[in-house]
Amino acid sequence: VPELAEVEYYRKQWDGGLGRRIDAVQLHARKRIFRGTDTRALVREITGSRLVASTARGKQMVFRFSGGSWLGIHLGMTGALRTEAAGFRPLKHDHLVLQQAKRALVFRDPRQFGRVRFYHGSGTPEWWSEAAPEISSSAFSARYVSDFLDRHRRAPIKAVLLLQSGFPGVGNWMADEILWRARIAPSTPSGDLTAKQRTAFRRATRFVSREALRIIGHDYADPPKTLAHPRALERGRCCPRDGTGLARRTIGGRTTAWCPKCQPGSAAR
DNA sequence: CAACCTGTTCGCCA
DNA sequence: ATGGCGAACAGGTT
Repeated sequence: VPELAEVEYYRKQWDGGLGRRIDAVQLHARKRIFRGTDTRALVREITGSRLVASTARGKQMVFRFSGGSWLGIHLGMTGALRTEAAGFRPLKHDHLVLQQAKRALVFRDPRQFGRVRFYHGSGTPEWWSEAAPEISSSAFSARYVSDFLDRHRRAPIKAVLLLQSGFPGVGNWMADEILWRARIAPSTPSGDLTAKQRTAFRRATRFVSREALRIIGHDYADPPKTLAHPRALERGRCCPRDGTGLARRTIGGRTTAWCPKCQPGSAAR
């Protein structure tokens, strides 16, 4: 489910627990979701602490607790956060539950491609501080973007757009939407983009991120009308601009849809 | 029943 | 050392 805007949507699902004490932590330490994480410390430190703040950056979320605890959550492919009534009994895929007096904060992830991290101490955990510059920030400059494209010059632009080290929060449909707006064929080697295309590319990236956050981040149930692809991507759809049937192929390891007419170029291979 | 899936991460190779 | 690619991960949905 998770891309930039959905992540922000899910982060807010725990807002009801802000400022409130965690009475108990329920988790299955052996689950893949906790790989590399000290779950004993997690349980020990978070139990009895208060949830004080949360932030989303790209596809990463962090929940901070009194006493210097940081809980990092990545939703992977099928992760979701929600709130249940107090005393909630976890179901099969509810891997982490924070019990409060008036509610339970639940993390569910059937496929377990997501991840739970934990840090306790002064300062900031490196998995949070080392994140790439956000697309909405001033650090996401024309120079920064262009340098990133050149560093991956041989890889198709679609694959590069999915690299979280450069475009935090961009997922499969956002990537297709961005390339459609910028009129760039997804198979184009990143280093081949002209100066004009780079400008259009960066502009579209910022626009799609902002629109997705503005609309989906606000109410996930209401798909963004200013964005074309979420609906066009469905099988059998046409380009909203010129009606051409969309092409589909796996690029960068993922299903990719594009308009062969307004995104011309090295679409052949 | 078989194919497909909104995402990382690892191993292999250039 | 860095970059690029394909497989693997695990279960639900179509």
